[in-house]
Amino acid sequence: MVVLAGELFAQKGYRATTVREIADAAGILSGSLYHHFDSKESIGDEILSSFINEVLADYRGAVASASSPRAVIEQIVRSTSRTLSQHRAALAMLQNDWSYFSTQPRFAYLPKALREIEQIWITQLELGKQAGLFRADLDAKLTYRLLCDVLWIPAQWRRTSGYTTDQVVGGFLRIVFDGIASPAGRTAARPRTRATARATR
Amino acid sequence: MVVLAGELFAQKGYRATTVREIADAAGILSGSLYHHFDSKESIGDEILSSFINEVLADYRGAVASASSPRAVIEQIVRSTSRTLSQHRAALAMLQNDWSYFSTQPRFAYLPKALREIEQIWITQLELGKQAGLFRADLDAKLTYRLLCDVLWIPAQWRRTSGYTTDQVVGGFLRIVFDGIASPAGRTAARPRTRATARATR
Amino acid sequence: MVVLAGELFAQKGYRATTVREIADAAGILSGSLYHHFDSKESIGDEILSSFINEVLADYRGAVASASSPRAVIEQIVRSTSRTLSQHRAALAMLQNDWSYFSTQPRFAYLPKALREIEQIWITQLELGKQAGLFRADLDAKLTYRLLCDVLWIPAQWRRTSGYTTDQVVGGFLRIVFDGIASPAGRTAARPRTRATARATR
Amino acid sequence: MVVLAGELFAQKGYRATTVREIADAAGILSGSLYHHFDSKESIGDEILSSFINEVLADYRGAVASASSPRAVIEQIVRSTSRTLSQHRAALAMLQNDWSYFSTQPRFAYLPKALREIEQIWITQLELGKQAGLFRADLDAKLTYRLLCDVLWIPAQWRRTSGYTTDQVVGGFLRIVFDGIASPAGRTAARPRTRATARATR
DNA sequence: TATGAATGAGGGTTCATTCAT
DNA sequence: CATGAATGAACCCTCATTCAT
Repeated sequence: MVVLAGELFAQKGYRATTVREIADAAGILSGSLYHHFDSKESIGDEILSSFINEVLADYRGAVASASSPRAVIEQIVRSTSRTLSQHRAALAMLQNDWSYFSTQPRFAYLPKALREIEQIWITQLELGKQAGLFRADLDAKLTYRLLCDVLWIPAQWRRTSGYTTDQVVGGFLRIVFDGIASPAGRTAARPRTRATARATR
Repeated sequence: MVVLAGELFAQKGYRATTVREIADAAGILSGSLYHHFDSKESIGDEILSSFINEVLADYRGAVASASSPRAVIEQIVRSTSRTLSQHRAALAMLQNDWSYFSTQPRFAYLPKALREIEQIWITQLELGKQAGLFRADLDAKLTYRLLCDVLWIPAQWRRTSGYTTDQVVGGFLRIVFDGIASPAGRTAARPRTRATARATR
Repeated sequence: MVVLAGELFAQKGYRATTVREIADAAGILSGSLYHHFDSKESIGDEILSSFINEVLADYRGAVASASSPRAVIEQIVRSTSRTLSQHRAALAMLQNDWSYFSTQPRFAYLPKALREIEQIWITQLELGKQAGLFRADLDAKLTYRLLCDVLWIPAQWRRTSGYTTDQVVGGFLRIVFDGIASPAGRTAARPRTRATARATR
Repeated sequence: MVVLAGELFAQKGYRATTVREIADAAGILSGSLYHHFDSKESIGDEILSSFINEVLADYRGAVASASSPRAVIEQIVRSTSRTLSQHRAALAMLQNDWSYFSTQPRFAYLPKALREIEQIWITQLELGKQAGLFRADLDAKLTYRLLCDVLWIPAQWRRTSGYTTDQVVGGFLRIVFDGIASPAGRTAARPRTRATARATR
């Protein structure tokens, strides 16, 4: 039932999905749903909280176990990716209705969790810079902001099938670590324009 | 008035914003809105169509004028970035209520425009590969998918002010072209797992 | 201006026509209409009252001047027909929105006028029966009810052009006076069924 | 509930009746109506389509079973009259709000049905002329136009009760077949004006 | 548990009318 | 006289939720 609701939420958005549609999908009447759930909100809560808790566990686990900042980030991406693929509905809900959830008291734990996640990224990026693993001119917060949205995408890839999760994750890591420029293109591109040089310093 | 509505749409989402809220913000009654607009939909249309047309113009202009695939992409990012910052509301609307707009007849031009944009990216990435500018193992469609979502983010940066547009754009280009790894970190990262190696080769 | 409004009222119905449509047709804005009229109701009133007064004059004139009941009825039909053709809009309004006008205080004169008209018909039909001009078994009130609605129809004949007013009036008189059966059919039809015989006696 | 709505529609007109009035009459709130119906339109549709289908069946049945044109017309009038008296609300709706229904896509079947009905009348009148049953100078289309409006009236007779259906039907048939003039009155009426003579010959 | 009728607040929208300019 | 922005009440309809059966 939660799964059913989650699929509808993912397809049409949380707010755009009516309890009647959920009940229809379950083969019962809308009123009967309330023998199983207190409210539509509580269904959403069940889906989102179990998801976000797993993600947080992934992040905390990566930080606790991995050796270097780079390893932490790799592990975060890999383990989170597995979690995301198991919670496609939750992810789609967050993406489609974030403006709603982020302002509802009941879902206050979501912005909180995202803040913790951001902090982990920034910390690791900074550590990596200090260790000489990442470019010294990297702006940690900026980089996180640029990357985090990409990180939440893979679960929607069902639409663009033809890629395995491994391919998506691998491609992502390759791009963010090594960039898309070939060795030849990389040197040829220098010296960079002044604006870019300033911006990334 | 359109600006007012756009700001509300951006803040709370298009569907979640009521015409009464727009009217309140404008200091008039809800019925009075219809002296200025045919419908809520037409307000959204005005905001979104003017935005998407400018973006399309940016893309087409970049393709027409630039010399190499790398230059095209750079120009796309730079000019679009300016457009995005002038249409923050439109962008937020697309991100928050895409599941709605993408299914409404009146907004059918949106998916259409996105398809054109995708095609331009893929074409340029492929051309860059053939010219030896981009890594030969780059998967154009995958790369586009990964990047496009990042590309649409900067306009939300109002929330996280402290960065200039130049900084954001520069940072993005630096990452996608050169990656975040330093030359030292780049070699140190190997050997990778077999799955990743396959996916990125 | 009244004419313009009348045409719209006739086409789309009084209630279905908005003051904005009238203003559009007049080439001004809706607010400006109120420099010419107190209200939409007063436009309707002007159209309907002038019409109904002319009709009443026709009826009263026919009663005053004609010799026999048959002549009265013929004159009513003929003169009214001329009046109707000059007030097509008013007639269409009555037909389309009678349920509205008949309950509005401002238009209370309409049901009143119709009652006078009915009384004239019934009186003449009864007089004709007593004089041996009309069938003795004629039910005056029933006959009036059957005929009056037909009487109000011709003005809509613009739609079904191809007939002159004379043709319509002539056809109507021929039918109600002589029926549609030919002399042969008339005798062949007798004896009538018992139900019919009873009903018309 | 449909019956309730139908009565209100008949009394005040379809458009002039609000869903709140229907709900009030049913002793519930307006929103609760939508537990039973999709829309106000669908209530109207249910009332009108069941009516018009029965009428069409009457007409087709009369054509299929009756022997002569006169018998067909008699049967049409008799059977339709029964149908009309069972669908008073539908008839009143058509009369009051025809200008609305005739232009709404959902009710496109109404003009279509009326066209079929007209065709049946015209065909029968023409056949009757050829068979010598009806006057040779009868204009079929004109006659139909004159009669059809009368035909649709009886159902409103609730207002003017005191007549049985049989009386109304019998009276109507007597008039249209034999006219209202007595044999004496028929000859006395001549000579007619030239225009009328031309029109009815 | 399930039903299904009912709630009630709120959604977008219409429209005759007013009035300062 | 005309404008056009604004009114305000009413419109049809939606939907999460309740509750007697």
